[in-house]
Amino acid sequence: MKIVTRFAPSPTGFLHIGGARTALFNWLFARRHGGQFRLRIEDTDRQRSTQEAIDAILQGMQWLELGHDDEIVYQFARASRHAEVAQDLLARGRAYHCYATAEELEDMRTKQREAGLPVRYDGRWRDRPVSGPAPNTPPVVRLKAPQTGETIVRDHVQGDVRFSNEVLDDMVLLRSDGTPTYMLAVVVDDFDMGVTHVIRGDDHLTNAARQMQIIEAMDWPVPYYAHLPLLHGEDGAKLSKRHGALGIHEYENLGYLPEAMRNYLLRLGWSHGDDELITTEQAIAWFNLESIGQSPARVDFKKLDNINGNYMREANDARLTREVIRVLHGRGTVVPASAEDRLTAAMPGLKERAKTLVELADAVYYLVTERPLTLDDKAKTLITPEARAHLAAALPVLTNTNWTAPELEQALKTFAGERGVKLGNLAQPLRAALTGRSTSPGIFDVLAVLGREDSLARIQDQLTA
RNA sequence: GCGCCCUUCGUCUAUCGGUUAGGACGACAGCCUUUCACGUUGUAAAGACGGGUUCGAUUCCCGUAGGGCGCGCCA
Repeated sequence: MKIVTRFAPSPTGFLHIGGARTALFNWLFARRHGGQFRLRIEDTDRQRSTQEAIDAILQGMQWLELGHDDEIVYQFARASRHAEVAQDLLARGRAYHCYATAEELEDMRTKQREAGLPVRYDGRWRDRPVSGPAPNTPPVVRLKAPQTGETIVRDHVQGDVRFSNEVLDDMVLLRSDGTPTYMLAVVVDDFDMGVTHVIRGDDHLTNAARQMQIIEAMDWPVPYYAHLPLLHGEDGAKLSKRHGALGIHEYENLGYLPEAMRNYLLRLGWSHGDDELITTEQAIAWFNLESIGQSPARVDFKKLDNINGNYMREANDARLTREVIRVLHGRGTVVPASAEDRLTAAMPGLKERAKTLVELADAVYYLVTERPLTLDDKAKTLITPEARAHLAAALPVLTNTNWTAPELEQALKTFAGERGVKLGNLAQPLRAALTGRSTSPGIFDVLAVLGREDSLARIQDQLTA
Protein backbone atom coordinates (compact mmCIF):
# COMPACT_ATOMS: atom_id res chain seq x y z
CA MET A 1 0.00 0.00 0.00
CA LYS A 2 1.19 3.45 -0.92
CA ILE A 3 1.13 5.47 2.26
CA VAL A 4 -0.24 8.99 2.22
CA THR A 5 -0.28 11.23 5.26
CA ARG A 6 -1.30 14.82 5.55
CA PHE A 7 -0.98 17.81 7.77
CA ALA A 8 -4.14 19.88 7.78
CA PRO A 9 -3.83 23.10 9.78
CA SER A 10 -6.50 25.75 9.77
CA PRO A 11 -5.04 29.16 9.04
CA THR A 12 -6.59 30.95 11.96
CA GLY A 13 -3.29 31.52 13.73
CA PHE A 14 0.36 30.70 13.46
CA LEU A 15 1.86 27.24 13.48
CA HIS A 16 2.55 26.43 17.10
CA ILE A 17 4.72 23.76 18.62
CA GLY A 18 1.94 21.19 18.83
CA GLY A 19 1.07 21.63 15.18
CA ALA A 20 4.72 21.46 14.28
CA ARG A 21 5.04 18.14 16.04
CA THR A 22 1.98 16.81 14.26
CA ALA A 23 3.46 17.90 10.96
CA LEU A 24 6.78 16.27 11.84
CA PHE A 25 5.18 12.95 12.75
CA ASN A 26 3.19 12.90 9.53
CA TRP A 27 6.27 13.80 7.56
CA LEU A 28 8.40 11.15 9.24
CA PHE A 29 5.81 8.46 8.80
CA ALA A 30 5.46 9.19 5.11
CA ARG A 31 9.23 9.34 4.61
CA ARG A 32 9.72 6.17 6.60
CA HIS A 33 7.47 4.28 4.24
CA GLY A 34 8.39 6.01 1.05
CA GLY A 35 4.93 7.51 0.90
CA GLN A 36 3.57 10.96 0.37
CA PHE A 37 3.25 13.77 2.86
CA ARG A 38 0.60 16.24 1.83
CA LEU A 39 -0.44 19.62 3.05
CA ARG A 40 -3.99 20.85 3.23
CA ILE A 41 -5.03 24.28 4.39
CA GLU A 42 -8.40 24.08 6.10
CA ASP A 43 -9.63 27.52 5.33
CA THR A 44 -13.35 26.92 5.29
CA ASP A 45 -13.86 29.33 8.17
CA ARG A 46 -13.90 32.46 6.09
CA GLN A 47 -14.22 34.71 9.09
CA ARG A 48 -11.05 33.60 10.82
CA SER A 49 -8.79 32.37 8.04
CA THR A 50 -6.11 34.81 6.99
CA GLN A 51 -3.39 34.93 4.40
CA GLU A 52 -0.93 35.93 7.11
CA ALA A 53 -1.64 32.71 8.94
CA ILE A 54 -1.18 30.70 5.77
CA ASP A 55 2.16 32.38 5.18
CA ALA A 56 3.22 31.78 8.78
CA ILE A 57 2.39 28.10 8.52
CA LEU A 58 4.22 27.71 5.23
CA GLN A 59 7.25 29.56 6.55
CA GLY A 60 7.27 27.51 9.70
CA MET A 61 7.26 24.27 7.77
CA GLN A 62 9.91 25.57 5.47
CA TRP A 63 12.09 26.48 8.41
CA LEU A 64 11.61 23.03 9.90
CA GLU A 65 12.44 21.63 6.48
CA LEU A 66 9.28 19.56 6.31
CA GLY A 67 8.70 19.60 2.62
CA HIS A 68 5.32 18.41 1.40
CA ASP A 69 4.56 16.45 -1.72
CA ASP A 70 2.24 17.49 -4.48
CA GLU A 71 0.15 20.62 -4.56
CA ILE A 72 -1.21 22.24 -1.45
CA VAL A 73 -4.93 21.63 -1.17
CA TYR A 74 -6.99 24.61 -0.15
CA GLN A 75 -10.14 23.27 1.35
CA PHE A 76 -12.38 26.21 0.63
CA ALA A 77 -11.74 25.83 -3.08
CA ARG A 78 -13.27 22.38 -2.91
CA ALA A 79 -16.62 23.49 -1.50
CA SER A 80 -18.60 22.37 -4.52
CA ARG A 81 -17.16 18.87 -4.32
CA HIS A 82 -18.11 18.73 -0.65
CA ALA A 83 -21.62 19.85 -1.46
CA GLU A 84 -21.78 17.19 -4.15
CA VAL A 85 -21.03 14.51 -1.59
CA ALA A 86 -23.69 15.93 0.71
CA GLN A 87 -26.19 15.69 -2.14
CA ASP A 88 -25.09 12.15 -2.72
CA LEU A 89 -25.73 11.35 0.92
CA LEU A 90 -29.15 12.98 0.65
CA ALA A 91 -29.92 10.85 -2.37
CA ARG A 92 -28.86 7.74 -0.56
CA GLY A 93 -31.14 8.59 2.30
CA ARG A 94 -28.14 8.90 4.61
CA ALA A 95 -28.72 12.59 5.23
CA TYR A 96 -31.68 14.92 5.57
CA HIS A 97 -32.68 18.56 5.64
CA CYS A 98 -33.09 20.22 8.99
CA TYR A 99 -34.96 23.48 9.23
CA ALA A 100 -34.28 24.23 12.87
CA THR A 101 -33.08 27.78 13.42
CA ALA A 102 -30.02 28.75 15.43
CA GLU A 103 -32.23 30.23 18.14
CA GLU A 104 -34.32 27.13 18.30
CA LEU A 105 -31.26 24.93 18.70
CA GLU A 106 -29.78 27.19 21.31
CA ASP A 107 -33.00 26.96 23.22
CA MET A 108 -32.91 23.20 22.93
CA ARG A 109 -29.37 23.03 24.34
CA THR A 110 -30.17 25.34 27.20
CA LYS A 111 -33.05 23.14 28.22
CA GLN A 112 -30.94 20.02 27.94
CA ARG A 113 -28.29 21.55 30.14
CA GLU A 114 -30.81 22.63 32.70
CA ALA A 115 -32.34 19.18 32.78
CA GLY A 116 -28.87 17.67 33.18
CA LEU A 117 -29.22 15.84 29.90
CA PRO A 118 -26.44 15.32 27.40
CA VAL A 119 -26.29 18.23 25.01
CA ARG A 120 -26.91 17.04 21.50
CA TYR A 121 -29.19 17.54 18.54
CA ASP A 122 -32.46 15.77 19.24
CA GLY A 123 -33.19 14.73 15.65
CA ARG A 124 -36.34 16.79 15.39
CA TRP A 125 -36.19 16.89 11.58
CA ARG A 126 -34.76 13.45 11.13
CA ASP A 127 -38.00 11.72 10.24
CA ARG A 128 -40.24 14.52 9.05
CA PRO A 129 -41.97 13.65 5.82
CA VAL A 130 -40.52 15.59 2.92
CA SER A 131 -44.02 16.38 1.79
CA GLY A 132 -44.65 18.57 4.76
CA PRO A 133 -44.83 22.34 4.47
CA ALA A 134 -41.34 23.69 3.77
CA PRO A 135 -40.50 26.38 6.28
CA ASN A 136 -39.15 29.67 5.13
CA THR A 137 -35.67 29.19 6.54
CA PRO A 138 -33.10 27.60 4.27
CA PRO A 139 -32.21 24.17 5.69
CA VAL A 140 -28.92 22.61 6.69
CA VAL A 141 -28.07 19.07 5.68
CA ARG A 142 -27.50 16.67 8.54
CA LEU A 143 -26.10 13.19 8.52
CA LYS A 144 -28.60 10.51 9.39
CA ALA A 145 -26.26 8.86 11.83
CA PRO A 146 -26.86 5.40 13.23
CA GLN A 147 -28.67 5.57 16.56
CA THR A 148 -27.83 2.16 17.88
CA GLY A 149 -24.70 0.09 18.04
CA GLU A 150 -21.29 1.63 18.37
CA THR A 151 -18.57 3.20 16.35
CA ILE A 152 -15.11 1.91 17.11
CA VAL A 153 -12.08 3.96 16.29
CA ARG A 154 -9.16 1.58 15.91
CA ASP A 155 -6.47 3.98 16.89
CA HIS A 156 -2.78 3.15 16.57
CA VAL A 157 -1.92 5.16 19.63
CA GLN A 158 -4.97 4.92 21.85
CA GLY A 159 -6.07 1.44 20.94
CA ASP A 160 -9.70 0.63 20.20
CA VAL A 161 -11.89 3.48 21.35
CA ARG A 162 -15.57 2.71 21.43
CA PHE A 163 -18.34 5.23 21.16
CA SER A 164 -21.92 4.30 21.65
CA ASN A 165 -23.78 5.73 18.67
CA GLU A 166 -26.34 7.12 21.06
CA VAL A 167 -23.92 9.80 22.14
CA LEU A 168 -23.11 10.88 18.61
CA ASP A 169 -25.80 13.13 17.18
CA ASP A 170 -26.72 14.02 13.63
CA MET A 171 -24.02 16.45 12.68
CA VAL A 172 -24.42 19.24 10.17
CA LEU A 173 -22.81 18.47 6.84
CA LEU A 174 -23.85 21.48 4.83
CA ARG A 175 -24.70 24.84 6.32
CA SER A 176 -27.83 26.69 5.33
CA ASP A 177 -25.76 28.80 2.96
CA GLY A 178 -24.66 25.63 1.22
CA THR A 179 -21.07 25.64 2.47
CA PRO A 180 -19.61 22.45 3.95
CA THR A 181 -18.71 21.99 7.58
CA TYR A 182 -15.35 20.79 8.76
CA MET A 183 -16.57 17.24 9.40
CA LEU A 184 -17.70 16.75 5.85
CA ALA A 185 -14.79 18.58 4.26
CA VAL A 186 -12.18 16.55 6.14
CA VAL A 187 -13.69 13.26 5.15
CA VAL A 188 -14.13 14.17 1.51
CA ASP A 189 -10.69 15.68 1.18
CA ASP A 190 -8.94 12.82 2.90
CA PHE A 191 -10.70 10.43 0.58
CA ASP A 192 -9.98 12.43 -2.55
CA MET A 193 -6.37 12.93 -1.55
CA GLY A 194 -5.96 9.23 -0.96
CA VAL A 195 -4.94 9.72 2.65
CA THR A 196 -4.25 6.37 4.22
CA HIS A 197 -3.05 7.45 7.66
CA VAL A 198 -4.57 10.24 9.67
CA ILE A 199 -2.08 11.38 12.30
CA ARG A 200 -3.34 14.33 14.29
CA GLY A 201 -3.95 15.72 17.75
CA ASP A 202 -5.89 13.92 20.41
CA ASP A 203 -8.49 16.65 20.35
CA HIS A 204 -9.81 15.00 17.20
CA LEU A 205 -10.44 11.62 18.74
CA THR A 206 -14.17 12.07 19.10
CA ASN A 207 -14.25 13.68 15.70
CA ALA A 208 -12.79 10.49 14.31
CA ALA A 209 -15.89 8.60 15.35
CA ARG A 210 -18.15 11.14 13.71
CA GLN A 211 -16.07 11.22 10.59
CA MET A 212 -16.18 7.47 10.42
CA GLN A 213 -19.95 7.67 10.29
CA ILE A 214 -19.77 9.84 7.21
CA ILE A 215 -17.15 7.58 5.68
CA GLU A 216 -19.29 4.53 6.30
CA ALA A 217 -22.35 6.24 4.88
CA MET A 218 -20.35 6.83 1.71
CA ASP A 219 -18.90 3.32 1.72
CA TRP A 220 -15.41 4.69 1.63
CA PRO A 221 -12.40 3.00 3.23
CA VAL A 222 -11.67 4.09 6.76
CA PRO A 223 -8.12 5.42 7.12
CA TYR A 224 -5.74 4.30 9.86
CA TYR A 225 -5.88 6.67 12.76
CA ALA A 226 -3.21 7.80 15.18
CA HIS A 227 -4.22 10.45 17.68
CA LEU A 228 -1.34 12.13 19.43
CA PRO A 229 -1.62 13.20 23.04
CA LEU A 230 -1.66 16.96 23.28
CA LEU A 231 1.26 19.07 24.42
CA HIS A 232 1.11 21.15 27.57
CA GLY A 233 3.04 24.18 28.70
CA GLU A 234 5.92 24.07 31.16
CA ASP A 235 3.57 24.53 34.08
CA GLY A 236 1.34 21.70 32.94
CA ALA A 237 -1.45 24.00 31.95
CA LYS A 238 -2.80 24.38 28.51
CA LEU A 239 -0.37 25.72 25.96
CA SER A 240 -0.52 29.47 26.01
CA LYS A 241 1.64 32.28 24.73
CA ARG A 242 3.84 32.31 27.79
CA HIS A 243 5.31 28.90 27.42
CA GLY A 244 5.22 27.27 24.10
CA ALA A 245 2.32 28.30 21.98
CA LEU A 246 4.75 30.59 20.29
CA GLY A 247 4.63 30.59 16.56
CA ILE A 248 7.24 28.17 15.33
CA HIS A 249 9.09 31.11 13.78
CA GLU A 250 9.67 32.40 17.29
CA TYR A 251 11.85 29.41 17.92
CA GLU A 252 13.90 30.43 14.96
CA ASN A 253 14.26 33.88 16.48
CA LEU A 254 15.20 32.31 19.78
CA GLY A 255 18.20 30.86 17.99
CA TYR A 256 17.32 27.20 17.65
CA LEU A 257 18.49 25.06 14.79
CA PRO A 258 15.75 23.33 12.79
CA GLU A 259 17.33 19.90 13.12
CA ALA A 260 17.55 20.35 16.89
CA MET A 261 13.94 21.42 16.97
CA ARG A 262 12.95 18.31 15.05
CA ASN A 263 14.91 16.11 17.44
CA TYR A 264 13.28 17.76 20.43
CA LEU A 265 9.79 17.54 18.99
CA LEU A 266 10.32 13.92 18.09
CA ARG A 267 11.14 13.00 21.67
CA LEU A 268 7.97 14.64 22.88
CA GLY A 269 5.83 11.57 22.82
CA TRP A 270 7.94 9.24 20.76
CA SER A 271 10.84 7.15 21.93
CA HIS A 272 13.36 4.66 20.69
CA GLY A 273 14.77 2.99 23.77
CA ASP A 274 17.21 5.28 25.54
CA ASP A 275 18.14 7.29 22.47
CA GLU A 276 18.01 11.04 22.94
CA LEU A 277 20.08 12.54 20.16
CA ILE A 278 18.44 11.24 17.04
CA THR A 279 19.36 12.56 13.63
CA THR A 280 16.65 13.11 11.08
CA GLU A 281 18.04 10.24 9.05
CA GLN A 282 17.73 7.92 12.03
CA ALA A 283 14.30 9.26 12.79
CA ILE A 284 13.16 8.41 9.28
CA ALA A 285 14.59 4.93 9.62
CA TRP A 286 13.09 4.33 13.03
CA PHE A 287 9.83 6.21 13.23
CA ASN A 288 6.73 4.17 13.94
CA LEU A 289 3.29 4.69 15.35
CA GLU A 290 3.62 1.96 17.97
CA SER A 291 6.25 3.85 19.95
CA ILE A 292 4.16 6.95 20.38
CA GLY A 293 3.30 7.48 24.05
CA GLN A 294 -0.27 7.83 25.22
CA SER A 295 0.16 10.56 27.79
CA PRO A 296 0.48 14.27 27.21
CA ALA A 297 3.91 15.90 27.46
CA ARG A 298 5.05 19.30 28.60
CA VAL A 299 7.41 21.49 26.67
CA ASP A 300 10.74 21.95 28.42
CA PHE A 301 12.99 24.71 27.18
CA LYS A 302 15.94 23.48 29.22
CA LYS A 303 15.93 20.25 27.35
CA LEU A 304 15.49 22.02 24.05
CA ASP A 305 18.49 24.19 24.92
CA ASN A 306 20.56 21.15 25.70
CA ILE A 307 19.67 19.41 22.47
CA ASN A 308 20.27 22.55 20.50
CA GLY A 309 23.67 22.91 22.15
CA ASN A 310 24.56 19.43 21.00
CA TYR A 311 23.62 20.23 17.44
CA MET A 312 25.44 23.56 17.58
CA ARG A 313 28.67 21.82 18.48
CA GLU A 314 28.26 19.48 15.56
CA ALA A 315 27.30 22.19 13.14
CA ASN A 316 29.51 23.37 10.32
CA ASP A 317 31.54 26.49 11.16
CA ALA A 318 30.79 28.31 7.94
CA ARG A 319 27.11 27.70 8.40
CA LEU A 320 27.16 28.98 11.96
CA THR A 321 29.03 32.02 10.79
CA ARG A 322 26.31 32.73 8.26
CA GLU A 323 23.63 32.21 10.85
CA VAL A 324 25.23 34.37 13.48
CA ILE A 325 25.73 37.17 10.98
CA ARG A 326 22.06 36.90 10.14
CA VAL A 327 21.15 37.25 13.81
CA LEU A 328 23.54 40.16 14.17
CA HIS A 329 22.03 41.90 11.16
CA GLY A 330 18.63 41.34 12.66
CA ARG A 331 19.82 43.30 15.66
CA GLY A 332 21.06 46.08 13.49
CA THR A 333 24.67 45.24 14.23
CA VAL A 334 27.01 46.12 11.43
CA VAL A 335 29.34 43.24 10.70
CA PRO A 336 32.43 44.29 8.77
CA ALA A 337 33.22 41.94 5.92
CA SER A 338 36.63 41.42 7.43
CA ALA A 339 35.02 39.90 10.51
CA GLU A 340 33.65 36.96 8.58
CA ASP A 341 36.90 35.04 8.39
CA ARG A 342 37.57 35.74 12.03
CA LEU A 343 34.14 34.46 12.95
CA THR A 344 34.70 31.23 11.10
CA ALA A 345 38.17 30.84 12.56
CA ALA A 346 36.88 31.41 16.07
CA MET A 347 33.81 29.25 15.62
CA PRO A 348 35.22 25.97 16.98
CA GLY A 349 35.84 27.65 20.31
CA LEU A 350 32.67 29.71 20.19
CA LYS A 351 30.16 27.01 19.40
CA GLU A 352 31.33 24.92 22.33
CA ARG A 353 30.05 27.65 24.57
CA ALA A 354 26.68 28.49 23.09
CA LYS A 355 23.39 26.69 23.35
CA THR A 356 21.60 28.88 20.83
CA LEU A 357 22.44 31.17 17.95
CA VAL A 358 21.38 34.05 20.14
CA GLU A 359 23.99 33.13 22.73
CA LEU A 360 26.47 32.76 19.95
CA ALA A 361 25.66 36.23 18.69
CA ASP A 362 26.16 37.59 22.20
CA ALA A 363 29.54 35.91 22.40
CA VAL A 364 31.06 37.29 19.21
CA TYR A 365 31.15 40.85 20.44
CA TYR A 366 34.93 41.01 20.40
CA LEU A 367 35.12 39.85 16.81
CA VAL A 368 32.75 42.31 15.24
CA THR A 369 33.62 45.44 17.18
CA GLU A 370 36.38 47.87 16.23
CA ARG A 371 38.72 48.97 18.98
CA PRO A 372 38.87 50.58 21.36
CA LEU A 373 36.63 48.08 23.13
CA THR A 374 34.15 49.00 25.80
CA LEU A 375 34.67 46.62 28.69
CA ASP A 376 31.70 45.30 30.58
CA ASP A 377 31.64 45.63 34.37
CA LYS A 378 33.16 42.28 35.15
CA ALA A 379 35.93 42.84 32.66
CA LYS A 380 36.71 46.25 34.13
CA THR A 381 37.34 44.80 37.55
CA LEU A 382 39.95 42.53 36.03
CA ILE A 383 42.08 45.44 34.85
CA THR A 384 43.76 46.26 38.15
CA PRO A 385 46.99 48.25 38.41
CA GLU A 386 48.76 44.97 39.03
CA ALA A 387 47.14 43.45 35.96
CA ARG A 388 48.28 46.43 33.90
CA ALA A 389 51.83 45.81 35.02
CA HIS A 390 51.59 42.18 33.93
CA LEU A 391 50.17 43.15 30.59
CA ALA A 392 52.80 45.80 30.04
CA ALA A 393 55.52 43.30 30.78
CA ALA A 394 53.94 40.71 28.54
CA LEU A 395 53.76 43.04 25.58
CA PRO A 396 57.38 42.70 24.45
CA VAL A 397 57.21 38.94 24.92
CA LEU A 398 54.17 38.73 22.71
CA THR A 399 55.74 41.01 20.14
CA ASN A 400 58.60 38.59 19.73
CA THR A 401 56.47 35.46 19.49
CA ASN A 402 55.38 33.60 16.40
CA TRP A 403 51.63 34.26 16.18
CA THR A 404 50.14 30.81 16.50
CA ALA A 405 48.05 29.53 19.38
CA PRO A 406 50.53 26.84 20.53
CA GLU A 407 53.51 29.16 20.38
CA LEU A 408 51.66 31.94 22.16
CA GLU A 409 50.65 29.50 24.85
CA GLN A 410 54.20 28.35 25.27
CA ALA A 411 55.53 31.88 25.45
CA LEU A 412 52.96 33.12 27.93
CA LYS A 413 53.31 30.12 30.18
CA THR A 414 57.03 30.61 30.29
CA PHE A 415 56.55 34.28 30.92
CA ALA A 416 54.12 33.65 33.76
CA GLY A 417 56.49 31.13 35.29
CA GLU A 418 59.45 33.49 35.18
CA ARG A 419 57.40 36.29 36.64
CA GLY A 420 56.07 34.05 39.39
CA VAL A 421 52.44 34.72 38.53
CA LYS A 422 49.73 32.15 38.02
CA LEU A 423 48.61 31.84 34.44
CA GLY A 424 45.09 32.73 35.47
CA ASN A 425 46.21 36.08 36.82
CA LEU A 426 47.66 36.88 33.46
CA ALA A 427 45.04 35.25 31.29
CA GLN A 428 42.04 36.97 32.82
CA PRO A 429 43.26 40.56 32.38
CA LEU A 430 44.38 39.57 28.91
CA ARG A 431 40.91 38.25 28.21
CA ALA A 432 39.36 41.45 29.43
CA ALA A 433 41.64 43.55 27.27
CA LEU A 434 41.15 41.43 24.17
CA THR A 435 37.44 40.66 24.39
CA GLY A 436 35.98 43.21 26.78
CA ARG A 437 34.39 40.37 28.70
CA SER A 438 35.33 38.08 31.55
CA THR A 439 34.53 34.94 29.61
CA SER A 440 35.54 33.88 26.14
CA PRO A 441 37.01 30.96 24.28
CA GLY A 442 40.52 29.89 25.19
CA ILE A 443 42.71 32.95 25.40
CA PHE A 444 45.40 31.65 23.06
CA ASP A 445 42.83 30.99 20.41
CA VAL A 446 41.48 34.48 20.92
CA LEU A 447 44.95 35.91 20.37
CA ALA A 448 45.46 33.81 17.28
CA VAL A 449 42.13 34.72 15.74
CA LEU A 450 42.50 38.41 16.48
CA GLY A 451 45.97 38.49 14.98
CA ARG A 452 49.14 40.18 16.19
CA GLU A 453 48.36 43.73 15.26
CA ASP A 454 44.86 43.91 16.68
CA SER A 455 45.80 41.95 19.80
CA LEU A 456 48.73 44.16 20.69
CA ALA A 457 46.71 47.28 20.02
CA ARG A 458 43.90 46.10 22.28
CA ILE A 459 46.34 45.42 25.09
CA GLN A 460 47.92 48.81 24.53
CA ASP A 461 44.46 50.39 24.77
CA GLN A 462 44.10 49.10 28.31
CA LEU A 463 47.55 50.29 29.36
CA THR A 464 46.84 53.84 28.37
CA ALA A 465 43.20 53.91 29.34
C1' G B 1 -23.79 17.35 33.12
C1' C B 2 -22.66 13.42 29.23
C1' G B 3 -18.80 10.84 26.31
C1' C B 4 -13.73 9.78 25.53
C1' C B 5 -8.40 9.88 26.68
C1' C B 6 -4.35 10.09 30.16
C1' U B 7 -1.44 9.07 35.15
C1' U B 8 6.78 5.94 36.29
C1' C B 9 12.07 10.82 39.34
C1' G B 10 10.72 18.38 38.96
C1' U B 11 10.56 17.44 33.17
C1' C B 12 10.95 13.96 28.66
C1' U B 13 10.94 8.83 28.81
C1' A B 14 12.59 2.97 29.08
C1' U B 15 10.18 -1.34 31.01
C1' C B 16 5.92 -5.16 26.57
C1' G B 17 4.33 -10.09 34.77
C1' G B 18 9.88 -11.62 37.88
C1' U B 19 14.99 -5.49 37.06
C1' U B 20 19.10 -3.06 42.92
C1' A B 21 12.67 0.34 38.21
C1' G B 22 17.22 2.17 33.35
C1' G B 23 18.51 6.66 30.37
C1' A B 24 18.27 11.97 29.26
C1' C B 25 17.41 17.23 30.78
C1' G B 26 17.52 20.00 35.10
C1' A B 27 19.53 20.27 40.32
C1' C B 28 23.59 19.38 43.73
C1' A B 29 28.82 17.80 44.63
C1' G B 30 33.81 16.44 42.79
C1' C B 31 37.43 16.19 38.85
C1' C B 32 39.48 18.79 34.52
C1' U B 33 40.94 24.01 33.79
C1' U B 34 43.52 30.54 31.69
C1' U B 35 37.51 32.35 32.21
C1' C B 36 33.04 30.25 30.61
C1' A B 37 31.62 26.13 28.53
C1' C B 38 32.60 21.06 26.97
C1' G B 39 33.92 16.54 29.02
C1' U B 40 33.93 13.31 33.12
C1' U B 41 32.67 10.96 38.11
C1' G B 42 29.12 10.77 41.71
C1' U B 43 24.52 12.09 44.71
C1' A B 44 19.40 13.14 45.54
C1' A B 45 14.96 12.07 42.78
C1' A B 46 9.45 8.10 40.41
C1' G B 47 5.42 3.62 39.62
C1' A B 48 -1.46 8.93 42.15
C1' C B 49 -4.73 6.05 45.61
C1' G B 50 -7.81 1.61 46.72
C1' G B 51 -9.33 -3.06 45.37
C1' G B 52 -8.80 -7.41 42.57
C1' U B 53 -6.32 -11.42 38.94
C1' U B 54 -1.65 -14.07 39.71
C1' C B 55 3.24 -17.98 42.86
C1' G B 56 4.57 -12.85 41.59
C1' A B 57 2.35 -6.69 39.66
C1' U B 58 4.89 -0.35 37.47
C1' U B 59 3.12 -3.85 33.83
C1' C B 60 -3.55 -7.03 33.24
C1' C B 61 -8.87 -5.75 35.18
C1' C B 62 -12.27 -2.59 38.18
C1' G B 63 -13.09 1.69 41.10
C1' U B 64 -11.55 6.55 43.17
C1' A B 65 -8.89 10.97 42.70
C1' G B 66 -6.43 14.34 39.58
C1' G B 67 -5.46 16.24 34.65
C1' G B 68 -6.88 16.75 29.46
C1' C B 69 -10.08 16.67 25.09
C1' G B 70 -14.88 16.71 22.90
C1' C B 71 -20.17 17.82 23.15
C1' G B 72 -21.39 24.69 17.22
C1' C B 73 -24.79 26.13 10.76
C1' C B 74 -15.63 26.68 14.50
C1' A B 75 -11.84 23.96 12.71
